[in-house]
Amino acid sequence: MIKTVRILRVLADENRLRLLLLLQQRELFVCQLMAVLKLSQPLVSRNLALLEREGLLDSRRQGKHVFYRLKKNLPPLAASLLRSMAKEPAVDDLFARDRQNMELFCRRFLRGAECDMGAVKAFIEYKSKNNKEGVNYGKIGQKNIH
Amino acid sequence: MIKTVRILRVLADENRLRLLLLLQQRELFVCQLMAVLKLSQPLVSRNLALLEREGLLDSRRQGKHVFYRLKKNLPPLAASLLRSMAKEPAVDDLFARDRQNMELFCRRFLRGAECDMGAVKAFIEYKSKNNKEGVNYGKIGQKNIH
DNA sequence: AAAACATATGTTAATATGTTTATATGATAA
DNA sequence: TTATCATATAAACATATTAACATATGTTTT
Repeated sequence: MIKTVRILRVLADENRLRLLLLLQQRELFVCQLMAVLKLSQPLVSRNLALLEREGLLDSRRQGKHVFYRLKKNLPPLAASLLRSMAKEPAVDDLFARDRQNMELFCRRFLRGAECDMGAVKAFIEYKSKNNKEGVNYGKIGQKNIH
Repeated sequence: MIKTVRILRVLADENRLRLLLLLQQRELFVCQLMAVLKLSQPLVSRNLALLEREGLLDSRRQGKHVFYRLKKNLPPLAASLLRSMAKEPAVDDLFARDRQNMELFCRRFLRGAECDMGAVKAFIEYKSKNNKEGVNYGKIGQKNIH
C-alpha cells in the first residue's frame, strides 16, 4: 500500500508527468527531454531517476546517451492512471504541445543525427524567439494545495 | 491540467486516501473517522477540507455533526483512480481493516446513537488494549520518495 | 591518456506539506 | 444565556520536496 502512495506521489508533479507522457510515445534520451521541456539537465535526470526508482521507467545506456522508456510491466495503478490521464482534455491539450515540440525538435533540429547539446540550445533559442504570443513554454506555475 | 496535478497531489497522502476509501462506502461524520483512523480532530477536519476543496467530497451539516461523502460528480480522474485503487490487493488489504473497524465502531460503540467524543475515546482505548498482536493500527510510516 | 561530451549525483537554499497546539465557530442543551 | 459539544481554522513548528549550482561518473574521440 505504501507503494501505492509512493506511485501517486511520484506522479503528482507536473515535470514528471510531462516526462512520462512524452515517454509514453516512445523511447527518448535525456537531452531530447531537456530541449522539449526546457528543463535543466540535472532536473530532467533527477526526475527520470525518481520515476525509474518507482518502477515506471526503464533506462539503457547506448554510448554517451541514456535512453529512457516506459516500463513494460507498469504497476497496474500507474498504467490505469496514465490511461485515464490521456482522456483528460486539459492534460491532452497541454501535453499535445510537448508532443508537437518533440516532433519539431527531432525533425528540424536532429534530422536523424544524434542528440547533442548544441541542438538543445539551438532549439530553446529558436523557441524563445518564435514564442512571443504568450504560449507558456517554460515552467508552469503550481499552486499549493493549501 | 494544473487541476489534474492538484487532484493527484491531494490523493497522494495516506491519511486522505484512507478517509476517501471509507467515505466511498457511505456518508460519515467527522468523529467516526477520527475514531476509526485514530487521527486527531483537526487533522481529520483539515484533510477532509482539502479533499472537499479539490472537488472530491461534499459536506452537509446536521445539528452538531458534519457529514462528508464522496461527491456525486467526481472528477473523472479521481473516479477512475479510486476504482483502480480498489483493485490493488495491497490497498484492499490495508483498508479492509479500516472498513471492518468502522463496522465495529458503529455496531458496538454507537449502536444507532449519535457519535460523540466519549465513544471515540472508548473505541480508541478498546482498540489499543485488544491490539497487542502487532496490528499496525496507528499511523503507518511513509518513506520519502528520495 | 587527455579532452570533450552526455548524464548522474551531492549539497544547499527556497518553498511546500503535514502535524500539533491553541483558539474560534456554530449548534444544541441546560 | 451560558455551558457544552462537534467541527473548523489559525499559528507555529518540524519535515519533505523542489530546483540550482557545482562536481562527479562513464563514454567516446582525439
